Amino acid sequence: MGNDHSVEVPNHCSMCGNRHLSAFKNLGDEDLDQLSEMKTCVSFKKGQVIMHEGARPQGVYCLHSGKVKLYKLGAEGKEQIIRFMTKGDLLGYRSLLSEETISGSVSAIDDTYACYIPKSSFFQVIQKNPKFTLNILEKACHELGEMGKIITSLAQKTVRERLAEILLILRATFGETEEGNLDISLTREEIANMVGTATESAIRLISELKEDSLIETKGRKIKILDATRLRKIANVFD
Amino acid sequence: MGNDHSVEVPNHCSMCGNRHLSAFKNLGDEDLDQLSEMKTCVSFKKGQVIMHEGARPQGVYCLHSGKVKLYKLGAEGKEQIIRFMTKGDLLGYRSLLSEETISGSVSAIDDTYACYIPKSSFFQVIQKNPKFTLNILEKACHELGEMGKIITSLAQKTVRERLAEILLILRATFGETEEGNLDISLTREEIANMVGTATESAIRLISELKEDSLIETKGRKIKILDATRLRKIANVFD
DNA sequence: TGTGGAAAATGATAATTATCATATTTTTGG
DNA sequence: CCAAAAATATGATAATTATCATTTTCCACA
Repeated sequence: MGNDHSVEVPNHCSMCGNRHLSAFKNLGDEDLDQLSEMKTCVSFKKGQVIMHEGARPQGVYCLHSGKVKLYKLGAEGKEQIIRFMTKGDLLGYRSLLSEETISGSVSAIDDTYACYIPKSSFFQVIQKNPKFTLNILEKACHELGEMGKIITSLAQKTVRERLAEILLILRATFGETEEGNLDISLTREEIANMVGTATESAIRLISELKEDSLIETKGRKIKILDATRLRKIANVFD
Repeated sequence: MGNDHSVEVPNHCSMCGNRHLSAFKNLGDEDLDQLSEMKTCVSFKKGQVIMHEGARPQGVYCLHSGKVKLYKLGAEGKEQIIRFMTKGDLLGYRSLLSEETISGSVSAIDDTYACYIPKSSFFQVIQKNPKFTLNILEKACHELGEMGKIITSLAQKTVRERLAEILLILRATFGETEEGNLDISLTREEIANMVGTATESAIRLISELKEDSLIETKGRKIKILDATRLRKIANVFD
């Protein structure tokens, strides 16, 4: 087991446990049949680039398992991580629907399985099923709100506040392992690329949080010890 | 003339010169008739708040003329301007579609005329006309891309670079008056609230740009003298 | 058309953050 | 499991940006 894609990703969308998380949640059997016929299962190894900024995708990916990061390259070639995505999330639809090139690259930060749905099938489902379009729209609208929050943080908070905030966001997004560590493994550079700071600054501030016993780290494992105080530092109230 | 709303905003949507700019661009006559019956014309004076962050809107506004800013309040109560909107733009749909509270306040920076479309009519059009939904989705997807760019700028560029960038964006968005000034009047504080910096810092950097003859200012009037060098400072290549 | 209040400009200084250098630890791939 | 490479940690310093104080200018409105 585990060496066959059909184990990792069900062949038929109706069998997919993530369906209710995705934009495909309320499609009828007929639509699901059609989707299942057109989709192909794909896997990406940790570190592999799934989509390239500036390209024109020929389809969308529906993530089945694993974790990916969406990032843009800044002027000096530095990665800015915009968001993470995981099971149930749809990749590439933005570009197809706005008829623009891909606004950011996507790469796997864990081994990742996904279903690839070609452009034509994607648009067929959209045409046939207004509910699907509305699902996507709803997700896009939610994302717009999230990005507004990120913009406000970046513009107004200090690096220290943003770092604390992002540690909390990581926990809310990915949860914890049995040992209590954040269930995502990131390099300090990647953390810096989310926070929007220099890698050294992120490292230094992480060390400070450690000294103050707010967090504990061992290599890339990070454990949040005092979420309350962390929340205070982050200046978040919700 | 000018003292009657019917002069400022046509009574019937089919007569609206901005229709082709908006998400209503390819609606049929029947839909337009229905919309026209349900919409009401509203006007906002400069400075007036149109929507409040955290509220639940009961409809959407389609801007007919004037300019508005969308902003969020940060932890210290400081405004962060997320974007500007002008004729043809739809306000409030994000909240209705994601069933969340409004993610940011909107206020008029010029006298503004708009059509108000109640929630129920909005959803009726959505239900009846998949093309309309797709139009909105397309706009939302475009906006997601723009916000990704903003995030990357805020995270990676210096204040000086961002200021230069925003002056160029303002020109691209609002154009110039006959005298060559940016066709939008903003306080230094508002500029700072876009750039994501302290008001004094924005003022200081504007003064520097003046000294270097990149721009010229007289009160709130700003004229771009050397867009090429400004673009170089902003680190933009597209 | 003068005037009071707001906005803009500017200086001085403090705080934050970036950069560069180097040592140490961790991770990765054979 | 080990060695090389990559990542992390930390110090020293420079650059950027924020903050506070004060003066000058602008502008809305009586």
